[in-house]
Amino acid sequence: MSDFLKKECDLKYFHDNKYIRKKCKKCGDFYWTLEKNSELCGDQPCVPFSFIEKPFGKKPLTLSEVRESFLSFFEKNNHSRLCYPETGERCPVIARWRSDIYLTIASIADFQPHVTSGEVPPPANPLVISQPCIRLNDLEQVGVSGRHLTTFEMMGHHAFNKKIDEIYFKEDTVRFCDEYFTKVIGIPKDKINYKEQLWFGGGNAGPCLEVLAGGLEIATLVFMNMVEDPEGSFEIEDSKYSPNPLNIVDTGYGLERVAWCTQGTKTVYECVFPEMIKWIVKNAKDNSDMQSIYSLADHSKCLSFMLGDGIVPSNVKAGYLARLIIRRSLRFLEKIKLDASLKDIVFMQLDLLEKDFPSLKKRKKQIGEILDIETQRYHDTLSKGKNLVKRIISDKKTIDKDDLILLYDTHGMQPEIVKNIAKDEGINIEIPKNFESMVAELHSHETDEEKCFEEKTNLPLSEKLYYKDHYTKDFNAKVLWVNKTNNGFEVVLDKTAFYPEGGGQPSDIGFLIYNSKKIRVSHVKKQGNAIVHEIDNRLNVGDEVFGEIDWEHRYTLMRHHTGTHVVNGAIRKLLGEHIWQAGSQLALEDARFDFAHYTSVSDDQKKKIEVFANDFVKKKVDVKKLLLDRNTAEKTYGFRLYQGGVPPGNCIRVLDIPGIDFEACGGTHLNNIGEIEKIRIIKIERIQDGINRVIFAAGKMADIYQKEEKEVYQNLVDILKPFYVIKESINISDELKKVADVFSVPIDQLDKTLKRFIKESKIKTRKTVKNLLDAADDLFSEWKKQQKDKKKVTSDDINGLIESAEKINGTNYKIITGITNSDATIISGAIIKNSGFIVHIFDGKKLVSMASEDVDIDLREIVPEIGKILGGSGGGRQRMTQCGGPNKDKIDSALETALNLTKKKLQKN
RNA sequence: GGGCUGGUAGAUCAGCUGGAAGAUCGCUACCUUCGCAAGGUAGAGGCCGCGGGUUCAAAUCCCGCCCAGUCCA
Repeated sequence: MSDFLKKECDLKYFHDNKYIRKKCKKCGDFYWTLEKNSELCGDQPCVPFSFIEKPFGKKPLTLSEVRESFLSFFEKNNHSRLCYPETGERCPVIARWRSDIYLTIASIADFQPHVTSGEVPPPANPLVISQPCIRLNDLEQVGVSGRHLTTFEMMGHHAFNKKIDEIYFKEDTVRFCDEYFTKVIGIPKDKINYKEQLWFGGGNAGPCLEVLAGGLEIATLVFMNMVEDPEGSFEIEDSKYSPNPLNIVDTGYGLERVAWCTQGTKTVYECVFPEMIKWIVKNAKDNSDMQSIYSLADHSKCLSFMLGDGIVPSNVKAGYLARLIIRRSLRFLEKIKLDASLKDIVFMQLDLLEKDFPSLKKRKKQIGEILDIETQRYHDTLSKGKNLVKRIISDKKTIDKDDLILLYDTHGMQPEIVKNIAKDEGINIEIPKNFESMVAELHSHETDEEKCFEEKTNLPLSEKLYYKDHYTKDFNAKVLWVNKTNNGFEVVLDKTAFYPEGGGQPSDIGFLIYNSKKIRVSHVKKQGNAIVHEIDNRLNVGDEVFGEIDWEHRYTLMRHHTGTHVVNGAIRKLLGEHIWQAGSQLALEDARFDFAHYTSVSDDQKKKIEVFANDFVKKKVDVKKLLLDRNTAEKTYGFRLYQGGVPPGNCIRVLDIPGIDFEACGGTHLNNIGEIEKIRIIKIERIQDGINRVIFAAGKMADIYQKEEKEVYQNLVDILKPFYVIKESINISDELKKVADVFSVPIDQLDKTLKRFIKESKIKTRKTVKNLLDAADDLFSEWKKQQKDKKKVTSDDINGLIESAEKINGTNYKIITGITNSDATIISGAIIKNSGFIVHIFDGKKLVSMASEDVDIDLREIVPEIGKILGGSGGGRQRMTQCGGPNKDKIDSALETALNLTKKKLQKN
């Protein structure tokens, strides 16, 4: 391997400039240096930092100054800056254009995977960027090590060479780097070493040079020139690589590190967040804990980017990472006793960042709301957990490691917090050293996701008529390929208007007509890039067919699909720019659309969304269906394009409904949103923390839905008719929902529930009420009254029974057997408050037996026998038993048996 | 996406090895006081989240669903 690096890194530039190649005495790596006598590579831990309080450079530079110096230096050297809508000269910190990572972790990440794979040309070549990145892998080092940050900017100049080095490769990269550091920043040439390393990741590999100054790695110059290849001859960590003609210059300059070595502050934090740290130190009641102060300064910047770029906290995906940082920040806030909210601090960060990153502050309102909600939720969790900890302590007098794991995993209580609460209770607990691995162990049995491999097929491709004109209803085509399956046949045509299932849009159905014979197309799917029609009769290769899609079916789906984009626009208009699609699925009768939002959506908001959506529809806006190359699309629309997911390839279909919504979308759509006719929001539900689902129907389906709803409503009115005269109905769906809330059942169970409540409340009169809701409210309170009445027992009932008591010979005990209309347990309970009673009372449902406290009897010994007579069994406690069974007609015999058995029992004693 | 937990009075929760729905705080009235705090007495307030199953009997056991919380990727 060292031979490989020696060859790869043996640059003319080094020789021309009198660099010599040496081997580090400590780590054994090779490096290029101007210092003849040097023995160490210049990286940590081989050497300590030497720039602290003795900075390099012409003068101390701020972050903005370093950024601008870098961008303009490379711009002067023919590199292009990038510019996107919204974020400007950078990409968002949430990697919207990628499905393999959540956060942008490097400048090259902006161009993966499409550009680095060669599929998409680079947006400019060569180019320069300063990309804010978030890395959470060394989270516990942040604020502690003095150099770790969650959020940093990676400056990069990138060149993408299709044929080895037609733009530039190793020589020029090192020359640019050296010139930038020595001439622009002013680091002495002899203080910079270049260390040879091997780089690999994400299916690529290549040599790299680490640029070291003062013990700090200030840049890494990566030369990606190999690709993973099972046949390759070069092996790194069990993977094989072979040379790749696509040679990519991937450089990463640590903006904060460059600034730091020109300032020479004690830690990188003083250089990166000077104002923030000063403010926190001044305002914290406990300003001795610098690590927490550094962390808070760092985390608040991280949150500014995360939330400013549109992440919504959640228990899943990127949202979880945001919550993780929020929770950590709140803990730091508590630790240093800072009398400010996290919102205040993030708002200060937004102000500080506004000049360089103006887009972040545009979402200030939502960021504030999110932080308020999350702070509140954290405190709720904490106080609930506190009660739980106290309870465990009062139960067990200690907290063992299982409790700690339960408290953390299930209730979100950090072990340190538990320890503090326990300390207040006078209990000392140990946190196991391997706590984290214990939690990890708990999750280790989870099933791994099964990777689904895309079938590789060599099926012929078809011309997609449904894209040529989304309204193509029929067409002539030739059969190219046929396959027999268990249920029928599969065919591929030379061209087709049948849309294959995909992107949340179900497949088309219809017919293929051959020789005036109609062959049903039941489903159409994509197999690789081919479009396969599933049909129920045989066709042969070469057959000429006439295809006819079920237009009713397709048109409904188109209305729902275009409607989805309109609803998306309506939701964003009402709730804010952070609204982001999290999935969608169309169906014939309705469509659903999931979106990220930090609270649940109220009924009021739901109504407004429906109004907004229908206002849009009324505007009859033309729908633009564009086919753009990736770079143009991103430059024009920004990353909001990728709401519905990231499409493959360089050509992107964009659906632009001007002023309402735009999105990359491969579905079939209406030409004008007026064709939707109307949109009815059926419901909006919270399907997950941070994600809501809207279900709606468009056009004719909205009518059908409305009709069905009316039927449900009418059915309920009919059920209530004998008891309630309902005068009016204003908003049927609203009333149905509220009525369902009254009885806390889903709407489709309302009929059954109303019948039950009517039966149980035994209403006798007929009332006139305003609307269905009033009827429901009245019914419910009648029912409640009835329930209460059941429990009320008149003294007459009791006295009557007491009078019928029979004295047991030879004792002072009195026995009662009888039947009541009230609740037997309540009657019996009232009677046995007097001393010396044994009762057996039946109330139509159950036979209750009880004895006063002074009666020495165990009723459990006789109750099964009584129950047996009724065809069942019984049991209970010593002086309180119940029994029953299906044979209610044998109650007299059961009561008699009870009487006799009780007598026998007591007389014997 | 996966795991775990919870849903009982206005609030915090107990009860959950099936057998009369409870505690504490809060609330209302009265007593005590010049008044308040405090104390005393009495009382109101529960579809035990929803639906189904097992059982003579379900808040409790089993199966769905809904809602909330939490951890992990």
